Amino acid sequence: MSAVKIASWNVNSVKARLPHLLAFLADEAPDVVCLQETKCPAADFPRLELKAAGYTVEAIGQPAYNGVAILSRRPAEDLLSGLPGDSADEQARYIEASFGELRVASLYLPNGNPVDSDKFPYKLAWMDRLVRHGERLLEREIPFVLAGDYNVCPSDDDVYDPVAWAGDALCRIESRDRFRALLYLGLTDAFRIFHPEAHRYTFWDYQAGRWNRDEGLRIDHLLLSPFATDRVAACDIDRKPRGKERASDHTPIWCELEL
DNA sequence: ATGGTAGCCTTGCTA
Repeated sequence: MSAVKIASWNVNSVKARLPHLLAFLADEAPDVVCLQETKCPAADFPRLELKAAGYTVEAIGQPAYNGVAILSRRPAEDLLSGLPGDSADEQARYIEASFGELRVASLYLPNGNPVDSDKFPYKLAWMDRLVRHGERLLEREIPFVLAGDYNVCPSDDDVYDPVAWAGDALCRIESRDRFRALLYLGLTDAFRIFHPEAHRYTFWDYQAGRWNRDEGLRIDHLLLSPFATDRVAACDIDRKPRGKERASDHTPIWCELEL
């Protein structure tokens, strides 16, 4: 039995955030790190610097937008690139891999704004695909973690100003319904096992001094399968990286599994 | 106060 620390972080460009990412790896020594919004084609990923820090990289990407990766101390196995269910979807938003019996996904769920554009139905369809894929994963009866930027505030407790955000794609009932559908499958929001309190955030907008006012959103989540929930020992949000100069607008969330 | 900031194969788009 050993402890495995899994972190998820929307870095808003892996190249721009490389110094902070290397500091996070050195300070927190996570075993697996799921990154989102790498904004970096796989061929351009800063693998050498991460290898020097002790991590191997599995990444998919595209120029300027999206991009997800999994960093790990041990090599990834049985890689899945892209969320099943729509072979025409070319946005780099989902990667999944195994580490022994543990399976980990790094996902960047579509933002969905503005809600009167085609971006909102794309978000909802993507979530429907994630629910279906979650069902398939559960059939395997293994511990797994679906980690990433879900672009969903599960409840008003996860929003600094629920009234102002009520119509936003991150808070709309259609988005919350589908997030809840993931929970109804049997997945568990790891953060809420340990932290029932309201107004704990993972994202603060760059604008209007949101970080300094602690006006944020909880949109980065670790969803655990039942076998993973049985083994989770801790989960928390690490606010330190958000307070640095040239920070991402998101900060890491992590959990520890006793496997 | 109808703005503000950050990143990018930048002059607009996405968040």
